[in-house]
Formats: sequence, structure tokens, C-alpha cells
Amino acid sequence: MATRKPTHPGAILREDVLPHLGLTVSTFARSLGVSRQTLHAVLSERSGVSAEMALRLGASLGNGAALWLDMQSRYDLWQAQSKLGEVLRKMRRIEPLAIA
Amino acid sequence: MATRKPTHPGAILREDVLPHLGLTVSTFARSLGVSRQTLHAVLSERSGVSAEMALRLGASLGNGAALWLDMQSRYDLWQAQSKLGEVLRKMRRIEPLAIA
DNA sequence: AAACGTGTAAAGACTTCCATTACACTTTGG
DNA sequence: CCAAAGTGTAATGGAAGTCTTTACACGTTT
Repeated sequence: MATRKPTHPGAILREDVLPHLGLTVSTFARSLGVSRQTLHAVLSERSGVSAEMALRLGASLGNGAALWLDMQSRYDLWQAQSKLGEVLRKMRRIEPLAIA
Repeated sequence: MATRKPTHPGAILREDVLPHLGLTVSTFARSLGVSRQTLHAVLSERSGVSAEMALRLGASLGNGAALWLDMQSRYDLWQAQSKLGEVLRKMRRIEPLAIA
């Protein structure tokens, strides 16, 4: 139902968070407790934000983990929808039982 | 931050949705376009609800896909939190830059 | 008895996350 | 200048997860 393609969480981290906090990829990765490459994969949108990663981001940045995981969910739903496409359109809606 | 262990989406499907709609596991699986075993794995909480599965559920039941995927996210966050535990508590919060 | 549903299991294809190692390149500090 | 640190990228390997198919045992229904 969303109108445009959702933003990947990595884009926010890359374009807003890191610059505003003056953090390098390396120091942020150390701070999160993950490898530099793992963080880089998220920033370059080649990996999604896992539940564990969301918790690390939330703990490090102070804005709940759910924010990051939900962003990822919107992104995943969009991707899956454009993949399933026709399949979904062909699915029949299950009728509620007798309304009495 | 959640207070109690979130409910697995499979529990809702198993205890509420299927009974109220008078659906068998087999017919529901056919309706969703997945194998009986795949649906059963969700109902028995051995699999999570993937983005694709959430879309199928949403299309079939008429209540958006996000509802199911978000439920899964809450569940995953809880699981990951109890797994990371100490690691998160030891993580230092990144300080915002100079407030001027 | 045949048809259908259920719970489970195992194997295989495929994907994703993550760490580690490695290479080439640029930028910065003493 | 040169060493240290950062960056982008890639390959490999482990672990885990989703999903299908095949299979077996059991119960319910007709």
C-alpha cells in the first residue's frame, strides 16, 4: 500500500547519522561490536538490518531498536511485493464465516 | 523495552484465525500458495513469518501484511535481546556532537 | 476401505548474516 | 616523507533460516 519505494536504513545511517555524529565507518563498527565490513554492507545497502544489528544501533544511538528494524521491514515488504507481484493479485481472499 | 515476551504470529493464526474461519491447515496452505509443511512450521512457531509469508497472509486474510511482519519483528527483537543481553548492556552510547 | 487431514522428519536448494583475510587506494599526522 | 588509519571491495567459510518434496504413522470421516 505504500506509495514509493521505502528508504533502506543504511541510507539514513550513511547520509545522516554518520556525518552528523562525525563518525568514521571504522570507529562506528568498533562501537557497535561488529566488523567494519559488516557495517559497510549495511551502509552500502547490500545487507539488511538484522534484529541483532537493530539492537546494536538502538543501544549505540539511543533511539530504540524498533525504529531500525521497522524501517527494514518496510523495505523488505516492498521488495517482496515487487517479487511476488502477480501471485498476490491472483490470491483469493478468504471469506469471513457467516455473520450471525 | 517491551515488558513481556511477545506472542509469535503463529500462535494467533493457530488459536484465533484458523478456528474462527473454520479453516484446516491444508486448505489454508493451498489458499496461501505454500506447502502444508511450511504453514505448519509457522503455526508451530518453528519458523518465523517472512516478508513473503506476511504478504500472503495479508492478501488472504485482508488485514495488511505489515501487521504480521511487525508481530514477527517484535518477537525477533525479544529473542535477539535475550541472546545479546550483556553485550548490549556493555555498549557505550555514542554522544551527540557539540550542542552549539 | 478410501479419502482426507495431521504431526513430524529428513534431504536439498537457496539465501542471508557475519567474521576473517586480503589487496589496492587515499588521507592524515608526526 | 612515511607510517598509521581509513575506505571500498572481494573471496571464503560457518551458521542459520526459509521453502519444497518425499515419506511415514496416525486419526477421522464417509
